[in-house]
Amino acid sequence: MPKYDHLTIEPKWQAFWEEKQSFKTPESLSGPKYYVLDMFPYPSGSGLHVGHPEGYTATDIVARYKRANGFNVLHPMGWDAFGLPAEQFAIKTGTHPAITTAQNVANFKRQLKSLGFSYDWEREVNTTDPDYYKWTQWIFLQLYKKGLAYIAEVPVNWCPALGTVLANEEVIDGKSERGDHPVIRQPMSQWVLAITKYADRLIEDLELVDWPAGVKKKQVEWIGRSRGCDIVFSLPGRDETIRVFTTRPDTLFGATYMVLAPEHPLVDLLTPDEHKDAVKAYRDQAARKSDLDRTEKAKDKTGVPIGANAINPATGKEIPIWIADYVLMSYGTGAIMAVPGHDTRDWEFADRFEIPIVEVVSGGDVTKEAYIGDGLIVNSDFLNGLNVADAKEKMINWLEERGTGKAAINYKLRDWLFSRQRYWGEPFPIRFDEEGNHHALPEDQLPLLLPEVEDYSPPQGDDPQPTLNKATDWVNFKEDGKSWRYETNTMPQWAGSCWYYLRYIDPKNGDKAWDLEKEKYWMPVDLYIGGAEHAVLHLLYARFWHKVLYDAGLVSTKEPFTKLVNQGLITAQSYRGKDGYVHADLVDETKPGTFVNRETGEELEAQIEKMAKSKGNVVSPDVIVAQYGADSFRLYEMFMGPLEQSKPWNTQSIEGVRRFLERTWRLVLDTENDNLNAALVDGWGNDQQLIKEAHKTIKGVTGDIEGIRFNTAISKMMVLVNSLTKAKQKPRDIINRLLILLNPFAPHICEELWDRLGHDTPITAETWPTFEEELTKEELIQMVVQVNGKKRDTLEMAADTDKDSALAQAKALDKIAGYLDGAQIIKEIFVPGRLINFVVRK
RNA sequence: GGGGACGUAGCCCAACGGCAGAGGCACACGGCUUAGAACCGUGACAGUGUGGGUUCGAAUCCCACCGUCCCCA
Repeated sequence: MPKYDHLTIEPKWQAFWEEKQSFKTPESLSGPKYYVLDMFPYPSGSGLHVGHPEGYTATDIVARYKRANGFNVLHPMGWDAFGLPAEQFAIKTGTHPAITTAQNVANFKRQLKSLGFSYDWEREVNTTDPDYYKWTQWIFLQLYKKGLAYIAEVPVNWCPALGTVLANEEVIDGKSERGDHPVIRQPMSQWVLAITKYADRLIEDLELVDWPAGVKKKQVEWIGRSRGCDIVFSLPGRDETIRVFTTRPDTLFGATYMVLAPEHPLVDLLTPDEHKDAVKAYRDQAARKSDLDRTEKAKDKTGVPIGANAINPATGKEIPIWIADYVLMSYGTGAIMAVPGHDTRDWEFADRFEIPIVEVVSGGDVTKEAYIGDGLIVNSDFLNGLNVADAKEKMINWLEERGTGKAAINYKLRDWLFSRQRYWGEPFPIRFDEEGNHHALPEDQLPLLLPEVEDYSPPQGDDPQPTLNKATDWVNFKEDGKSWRYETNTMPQWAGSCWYYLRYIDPKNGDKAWDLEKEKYWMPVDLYIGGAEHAVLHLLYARFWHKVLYDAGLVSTKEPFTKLVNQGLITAQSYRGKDGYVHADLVDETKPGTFVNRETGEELEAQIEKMAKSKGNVVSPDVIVAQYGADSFRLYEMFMGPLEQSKPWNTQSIEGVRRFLERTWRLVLDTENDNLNAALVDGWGNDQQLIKEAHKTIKGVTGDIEGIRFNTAISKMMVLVNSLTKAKQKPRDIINRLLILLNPFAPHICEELWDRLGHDTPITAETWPTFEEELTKEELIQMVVQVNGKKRDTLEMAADTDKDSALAQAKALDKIAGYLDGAQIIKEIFVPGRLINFVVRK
């Protein structure tokens, strides 16, 4: 094997690592530890694309680096395998989702293994495995017992034409994805988790973690905590009242109407007969819209008056009550006081329906648009002359004294709707008695297995029903002479991913979800890498469960993930013609920048986009690994640019890193005859410059890995390899160290060369090299000498030259002296090792 | 519609506020070669999207605009 042949080397070392269990997690629970985690994938039918391994390569580099630095490393992988695609495939073909899932997992695993990742596969988890979801059910019971899981009537996407409940992904613009039938929102009994009880802690504890500022911000905004006031509006001639939440109690005098959500329970009661038809028609119409259509997308506000009034507690006047779909039942109390002068949506509504608009904060022109800003309060009796902030306080006090309102905090975050009407999810460990009361399933009956069904689509009929209702033999059972019924909703896909990082710690424990001692050692996750698309939901849900477990004494840390990094998207050029996307394989570049469809000759528009099957721009790692090898692939993905940044894939550029590996290969081996390179010499050699460069490289690469700057780390190793290529003598002590540095990035070739160099133990067992600080510094440096910020000369001097001496030397330079002659020096700037700048005035 | 990230050479990207260049792709030339490939060597190419501001000094900090991508969906 004279030449670098990845097809031989890579499988050889993968088999070696597997046989030797090189990456088995140490059992020891003492000494420094490092837990480095990937967001585990959903094993789809189409396999990995080159975007997946970007994050996995990054974590693998860190894992291998930390092992070499003496850490006990936990670096696991698993499968988030419940989910819609397998179920939809099952509905179409009748194949059990477990079978599809097993096939997809096998394919993903093959692909991951082909890339040489150092996962401890003994710790693999699969959320669909009963041994795993047993504990997902168990954690649900912990929430249930603490009163954090409750049943509520919540609307589902109900498609009468299909007679089935649809997932959000199956609804597009209010129509079913299949068949394009109308979808309405119909209430159904469902489990809800009380995440809002943790809202404040989910905000506050973000201070404890090292996460991208953008992710923290998104979480805070998602939780949407706002301070304001609950106000009670009384109804003339009735005992009932309407409670609203507002962040602007200062504008109460300007509230000229009220709006209830169409679903609001008081609507039926308050609507007089002559308005009932109009109200019913409007409610039916609103049920067909998603929340998004009702709020964000709505251009024209709609609504109808219900024919009843409420009393504004500030003015004492009656104001009309409307229903309108821009008010959601799920936010606040499902009712608002409308202040058209100072709220944009209220203004648009009032403008359209000719409802009076009253200015109560000065500074704008409320006849033209709502004025949101600060200003002095007007037309508001005892608030007049105050600014907005003071008026808020005074109004809250006034309302509290009169018992018609109080300060309140509201969240945009809703409690977590935890039921799905699907087959392929965790069954709830809940049973109902004959009276319909729910009870926890005894823990010794876990796991509650998914029953077999004949087909996997939800039952069709006149009412929404979960799929498991079809499993009638399973649903109803007798125990101790009583009739029972299992819960037939299943849990959402988020459930399994809320705690998988804990199961990795103790994945085979049959008695407990995890051992507390092991948890204490390994937690928290030190580094968590995954896509930015999980910035809110997955991370928020997992943090919520973690806090519940923390309160129960089951985990030892408040937060699960100490440092979070989002890898950037790997994008690729896609091509679009008048009939849609054309697969990249069918496109020719006839001249630079001109792309044509090879078959039709049509000129195509090229753009760089996220990879997607539908866009025909997906690149599979299988092809790249076969052609260039896993090492080149890993190296290229890291060399493309900063990890967090999105970067365009360009297969041609892999050539560069491949050549780098081939040059590294030739440092060690003679490609003509398979002997070691004759230029190899023992020790460090006698080229002082080269020795210095080696020390600098060790320092630089180490710092770059610590800072997750893999692209510049690779560049530094390329520099060293280029120097070694030029050097007449190739010192083994330098090459050995180079290989250890390169090993986390390109482990197969390093293991092979290490072996060829005659080492008895594998490079994966080696210790990270150290460097001498003294040898990383240059003795002589080039100083730039500027006058008024313009470079006028350079000056070579010892690196440790002090300011006075350096300035004196600079002034003595002929060119500089010319500029200083007859001028007044206002300022002398000395940047050690960099430059000198004289600021002068003539 | 809202939010975020990013605009540096033909392309991907480097550059604690201090001489715009680490590395790579592509390109050109030279060496090696019967020739080509591979390999080795050499070198040409930008003043940092635009306009302001702060500073002795701005690719870097601030403001506005333009463009691209991503997220909310």
